[in-house]
Amino acid sequence: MKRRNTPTKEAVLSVLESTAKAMSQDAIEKKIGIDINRATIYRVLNRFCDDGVLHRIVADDGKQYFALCMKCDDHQQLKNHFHFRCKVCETIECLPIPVHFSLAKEYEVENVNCVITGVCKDCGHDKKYD
Amino acid sequence: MKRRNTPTKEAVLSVLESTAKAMSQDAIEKKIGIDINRATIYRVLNRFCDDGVLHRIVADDGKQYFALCMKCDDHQQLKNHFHFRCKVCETIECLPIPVHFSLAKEYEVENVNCVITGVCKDCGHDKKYD
DNA sequence: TCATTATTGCGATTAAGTCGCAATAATACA
DNA sequence: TGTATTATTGCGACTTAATCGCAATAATGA
Repeated sequence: MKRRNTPTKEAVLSVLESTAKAMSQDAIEKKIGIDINRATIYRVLNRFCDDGVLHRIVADDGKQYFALCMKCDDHQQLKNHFHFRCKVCETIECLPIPVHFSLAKEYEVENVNCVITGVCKDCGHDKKYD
Repeated sequence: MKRRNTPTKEAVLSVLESTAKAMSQDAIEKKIGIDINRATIYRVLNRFCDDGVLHRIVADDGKQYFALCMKCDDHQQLKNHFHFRCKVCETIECLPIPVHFSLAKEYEVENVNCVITGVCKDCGHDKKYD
C-alpha cells in the first residue's frame, strides 16, 4: 500500500501547516478552498495519522481534531501534551505542556488524550460566550 | 425547577453506585434491569451532571461516560483526575491520579478531560485484543 | 384530593464518522 | 510515450451517539 501524492493530500496538509492549531474535518473543509468530499478528507486525515504525520485528539465535544505532529512545539516533538479547546473561537491549541502520570506496570498504554476546555487567552477577558 | 424523585433516577444511580467505573448510557441501559427509554437515561444523566452528582468524561472513542463524583477516590473527591479506558473490557476507570498543569492566567478553565487508553491491569498480560 | 409542573416515552432529527462500490488518476514499467 | 496496476476519490447509504419536540404521566405541595 504505497502512498501516492495527490492534490487532496497536499491541500489538507497545507491547511494544517498554515496554523499551529488542531482542526476538525469540518474546519479543514471550510478552509481548504477546493471542493473535496467529506469522506475523502477523513480518509486522508486517517492515513496521515497512520503514517505519524498527524495526531488525533478527541475533545470533550466528542469531535476529532487533527494537528501536525511537529508543530506542537517549536523545538521538539512532545509525544503527549495537553490541548486547550476554546469554546469561543472553536479551536484547539497544542500546549507545550507534557502530560505526566505513572501507572502500575500491568497497564498497557496506547493513547493519551488530554483536553482542557474553556476560553483561550485570545478570547478571554470581557467577552461574552455561552 | 425543583428535582423530583423517580424510580428512573434511583435505578440509574444505583447502577452507578454498584461500580467504581464510569459507564456509558448504553452500558447503564443494559445493566439497569427495568425498561427505561434511551432519551430519558440521557436526561437523567445530564441532570445529575448539572447537580454535581456525576461527572462526565468523553473518551477517545467519542462517547460520553458517567461516574459518581465521590467514588473516584475512597478518601477525597479529586476534582480533576485521569481516567483509564480499557479497550478489552470496555470500561473506564477513575484513576486516583490528579491532573496537574499550569496555564497562563488569561486562560479560563471550565473542564479538564484526561483519558488514557489501552489495556487495564485486569485484562492485560497474555490476552489478545484488537 | 387536586393542581402544578417536572419527568417520561416515543418518534424524529442531527451530526460525526465510516463503508461499499464504481470511477478516476498517480505511479511504475515496458 | 503509452499502458497496466492499484491507490485514491466521489457519491450515496449507513451507523451510532446524542438531542429535541410534544403529548402523556406522575411526583410534589397545598
